[in-house]
Amino acid sequence: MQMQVVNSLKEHGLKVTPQRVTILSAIEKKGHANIDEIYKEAKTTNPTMSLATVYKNITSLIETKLLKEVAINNQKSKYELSKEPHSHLICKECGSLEDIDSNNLFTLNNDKIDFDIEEVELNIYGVCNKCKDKGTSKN
Amino acid sequence: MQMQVVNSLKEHGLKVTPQRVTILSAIEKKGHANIDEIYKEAKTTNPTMSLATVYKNITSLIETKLLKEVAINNQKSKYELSKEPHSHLICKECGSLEDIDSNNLFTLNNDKIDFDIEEVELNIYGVCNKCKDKGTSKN
DNA sequence: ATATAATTAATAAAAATTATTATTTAGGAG
DNA sequence: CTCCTAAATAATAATTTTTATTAATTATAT
Repeated sequence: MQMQVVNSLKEHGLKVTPQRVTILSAIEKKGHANIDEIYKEAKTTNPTMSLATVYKNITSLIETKLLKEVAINNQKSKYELSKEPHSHLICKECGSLEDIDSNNLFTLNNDKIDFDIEEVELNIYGVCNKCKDKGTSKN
Repeated sequence: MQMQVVNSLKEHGLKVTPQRVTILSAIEKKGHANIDEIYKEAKTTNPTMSLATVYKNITSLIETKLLKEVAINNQKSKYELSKEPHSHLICKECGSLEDIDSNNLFTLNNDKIDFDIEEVELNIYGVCNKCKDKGTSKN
């Protein structure tokens, strides 16, 4: 079994169920996925998995900070494993989402802000290279 | 009638219906609002307005760039009038969303990115002052 | 090995969104 | 100003998405 994932669950005080391991493995495999994609992927490993179980676990995995939601304009939210802070490139054509290192990408001047900052999220929307190439070749 | 809003609709090639004027005025008044808030606010002006009309118009107003969606973690999307680029402060406690000028807030180094950028969205999550004060005074 | 609280599958219920359709209306042509 | 037409609307049905319920199962601490 995915020892990485198992330990992660234990560390966060969650019971290690096959469903949770499957869900986390599915997300890890895909990088980012919405509920339906997670459910579909998880079913290949665990065919009896219920969609309600996916919903419930996504919620508790987010509460325990094991997962992060990525809300996206014009799409259903995607979910990713918690990892180093990073930014997102989101394609408006195909909906793909790609991580990009935040270092050297932007600098925040938060001195003046009177607000308890917990998270900073930078999302860049545009057209990915695949879709750009398709466009120019008139596909 | 809101001449501002009427002209805006005309400029974007949309028919000027009372429903659209009402919806845009509602959003303008609230600053940011989700579907239900828009519907509720709009009904005070136009009690026969249908929820389906709100949905349909939000879609076409976004397509014509008159509105912008703001997808938010753990909340339904909010909508705002298109305006100068800016960032958002989002309170995890009360869900409030506040605009903040992007100038002097962050600088983006997009030289290295191989991606057709159309929009850059910076969302800051945390605790707003109201909620912070409540917290310290143990309410 | 056992007890127990948590988790799960199955399903129902609720909430959110989209589609359908008959009627009304905005805006252009005459 | 009146008429025409395509677009928009209200009402509602249908669909999709999410949450709640419940009986059975299971992970883990003892």
